[in-house]
Amino acid sequence: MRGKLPRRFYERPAVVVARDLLGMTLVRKSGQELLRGRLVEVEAYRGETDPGSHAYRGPTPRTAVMFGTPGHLYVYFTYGMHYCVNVVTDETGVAGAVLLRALEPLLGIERMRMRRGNRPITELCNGPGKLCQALDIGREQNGLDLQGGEVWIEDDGYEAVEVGASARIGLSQGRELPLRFFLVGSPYLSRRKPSTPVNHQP
DNA sequence: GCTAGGATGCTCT
DNA sequence: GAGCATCCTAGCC
Repeated sequence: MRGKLPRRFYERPAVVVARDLLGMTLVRKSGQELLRGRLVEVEAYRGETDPGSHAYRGPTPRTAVMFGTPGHLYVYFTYGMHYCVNVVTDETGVAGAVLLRALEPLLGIERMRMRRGNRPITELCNGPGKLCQALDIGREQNGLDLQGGEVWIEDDGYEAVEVGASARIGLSQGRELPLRFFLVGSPYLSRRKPSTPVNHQP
């Protein structure tokens, strides 16, 4: 399954989609600008059954897209200054999502650096807020369809060698669940040493 | 290398 | 009014 991921890729439980997204390429097109980065760290959020999810207490105006059609972006604003981007998963009406936490920059690195303040390549996209800043993703991209031509995700044939799992980061609820997934050994992670590693898979 | 603290405004109670 | 799926800097090893 090469090329742009089809809608059915996202029509599965968030945990499954999260794992499968590792190693895929996120593409951002804005005018003449084309940016690419490999997904090296994600977190699954299981909606109404997950105390760590924004959707835990049912739909609100803010979380409406999470309950909508899979394969769209859920972008939210937090801490008064940062955006975070998720892809919507599960079937329509079920609020699964996968938070994109870190990328390995592949293309458009100088553009990312301009937005991120001339930092080393490992610090351009190593966190959910940084990734959004580097790729210029914000409010306007909330609800965007990943089947369109502005933001999408591709399978370029890269094989994830070793996937690690750990507790999610930054939560006060639902911390015990091992729903953060990452490429072991990648220098582009938001945390080099996961606080509580849970398992590994070849 | 590390930790502590502050920035800043939206969302829901 | 409280809390927040974060980031950066200063200060100190």
